[in-house]
Amino acid sequence: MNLKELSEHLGLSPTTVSRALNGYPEVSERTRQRVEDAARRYNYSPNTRAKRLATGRAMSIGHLLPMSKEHEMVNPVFSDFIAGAGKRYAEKGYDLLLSVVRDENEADTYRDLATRGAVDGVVVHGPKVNDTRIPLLTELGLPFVVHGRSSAVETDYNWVDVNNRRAFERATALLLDLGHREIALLNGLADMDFAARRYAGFRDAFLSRDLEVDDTLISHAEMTETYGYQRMRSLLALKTPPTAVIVSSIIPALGVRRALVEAGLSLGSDVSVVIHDDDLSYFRNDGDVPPYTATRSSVQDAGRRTADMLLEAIERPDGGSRHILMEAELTLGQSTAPAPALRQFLDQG
Amino acid sequence: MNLKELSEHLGLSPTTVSRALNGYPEVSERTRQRVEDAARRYNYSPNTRAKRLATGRAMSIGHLLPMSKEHEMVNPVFSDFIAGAGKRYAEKGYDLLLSVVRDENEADTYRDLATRGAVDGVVVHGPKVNDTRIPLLTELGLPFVVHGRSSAVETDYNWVDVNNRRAFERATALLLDLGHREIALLNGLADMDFAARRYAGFRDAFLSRDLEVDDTLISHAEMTETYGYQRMRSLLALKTPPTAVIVSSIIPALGVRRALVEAGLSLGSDVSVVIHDDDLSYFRNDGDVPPYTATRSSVQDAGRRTADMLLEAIERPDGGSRHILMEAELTLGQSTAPAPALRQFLDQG
DNA sequence: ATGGTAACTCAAAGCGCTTTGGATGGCGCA
DNA sequence: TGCGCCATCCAAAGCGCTTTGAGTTACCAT
Repeated sequence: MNLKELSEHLGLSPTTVSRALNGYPEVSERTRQRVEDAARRYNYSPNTRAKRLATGRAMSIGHLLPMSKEHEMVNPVFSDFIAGAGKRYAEKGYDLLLSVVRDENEADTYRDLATRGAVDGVVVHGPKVNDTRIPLLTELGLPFVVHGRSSAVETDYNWVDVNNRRAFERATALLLDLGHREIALLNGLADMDFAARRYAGFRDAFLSRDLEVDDTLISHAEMTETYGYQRMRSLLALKTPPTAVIVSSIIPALGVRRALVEAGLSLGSDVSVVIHDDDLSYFRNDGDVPPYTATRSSVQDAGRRTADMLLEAIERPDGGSRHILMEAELTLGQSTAPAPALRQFLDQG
Repeated sequence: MNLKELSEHLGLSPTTVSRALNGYPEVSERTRQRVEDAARRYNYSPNTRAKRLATGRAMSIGHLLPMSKEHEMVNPVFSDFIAGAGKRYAEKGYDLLLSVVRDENEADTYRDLATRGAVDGVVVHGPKVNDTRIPLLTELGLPFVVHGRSSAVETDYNWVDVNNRRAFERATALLLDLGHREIALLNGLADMDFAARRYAGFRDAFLSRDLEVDDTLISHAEMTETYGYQRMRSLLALKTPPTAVIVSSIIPALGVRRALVEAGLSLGSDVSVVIHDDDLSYFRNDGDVPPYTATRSSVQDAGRRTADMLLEAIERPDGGSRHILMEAELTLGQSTAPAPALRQFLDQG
């Protein structure tokens, strides 16, 4: 059933039927009702392809899912983010176009999406410290929102980010307050913007207390379980192993726990662990007392907000740049305890 | 730059340019070269919307990401599957349309995609034992491939599945061979088809040795870390706790490990654990000796095959139903050991 | 010179919708 | 009665492509 056939059934012109269905005022309420009833009865809905050609809008948002070549890995955060954003798109009648793409082809894919007119806007995931996608998209004139920021990019652009610096400064400060001095940081890949900001927060916490940062305790890698495991093992093999560890995601933190257990150590009492928790749906870090002390920020929520921002930017392009900085909450769990030195002092108390 | 403009630049008609670009034989090789060069130079690529309207094909594949209402949870397997499938779509020039949808709206969304002509085919994720989407899609005439199967559906349809029954029968047999008799099964939700098949395999291993299955050791739930943790805790609280556990996914298995460690027990020597491992990219269960003994089958690979099958079904609709049954490999890791009774016997050697 | 064929190229219709720019009819009002 | 003004509705153009059906050359054989 297409528009023409429907209009013939109704004895109306396609024009009127189209207008009735799209809520234009030039059609009487009676006719509109009649049209809507018929549309429902004949199970009519306008052909997407034709509609989009006619209106010149793609009614689609693009997300690129970059696959790192080495690990064929997709960011575990991605699906929850998409879930949050996708709900919004559906509500507003937009489709979500997902492109799986090798890291190195990403720029071409953006170009292609733009010249093909396949999407009205895109979301940029996982920005680097100096991300070339931002100038590219600006040049292409394709509306976009970055999930995160890119510190080295000078121009203004839309973004939704977590205050990673502050979150990690607070986490580090907590550990310092608990008497820890040898604190390891298991960070994400060094060229990722979030990793740089987290490192900055970590460092600032030390510096603001006139303490020195031990860079040998800092590592950068893709956030797999194996990374956490192997890194924790080598940390434990040091002459003076750290008494506390900050981990950039719950996934390597699981590897950290595995290494600790294997070494006969226990989380919290032997080694304190603070994680950043994206509140992934299948890894809720909750319970009476959550297993991990964590800086927490829902990535599903970030997805929702990013989607809202992008749709708004598309519908009102003249609105200037938009920004949302979300604060992570620091929640105490079972994985942190005073450092040995402090505990001794307290016991003497 | 559109086709008309490009053809004017070249002094050719739109027809010829279109034919040259689409590889039709009616155009001379010299002209084709000239056209292709110009297209590249002017960065032209045909408008997707117009092309799709003209050809009557959506050149898109739909995936519905169903969100369970209770947990707002997305299946962690989803993103790896999509990554595998999406690569294939990109290679063949298809777009991937992702719809995030509440469980209860799924049927409507399929209807909508079909009548709008938004996709050429869809992939059905997470089939239930008796899945209503299969008759629905058949009725709608929308090509589809099911990732998994639906035991109670009588009609034939395309599917790509893992031999869950056999995998779990083998896993159970291994544990029985190791002398375990009290074996718990942490399965997925009971109405999921894969869960039913896994249970069947589990049971068959017992029955074929004339052993009885203890149904109180079997549980069904969404596969979160918390589920594994809580369930393992209550299993340990039984008068005779199981000496071995089979877990349907690596994620609840992490919770199982947490509960064991908390109880002062160790994986393998105290309680044996076998998992099903989807080979998720950020949870590679590998290393010299993988942490878990597992039935392993790559979900990224399943995604690739599903995509290939669907594209083929779309391009050759008369090819009959297609099926792929993948076998999981059973790989030994550190998490299994002889049951206490057997160990005693062996020690007496 | 004529006819036939192969090799190119093109004009125009059509995909299914939206939207512009009228046309029509009914009504109130002077 | 006639005018103007809404309220309704419609015909036709247009979105940017593909594809049908035909036309134009160039070339060879007769």
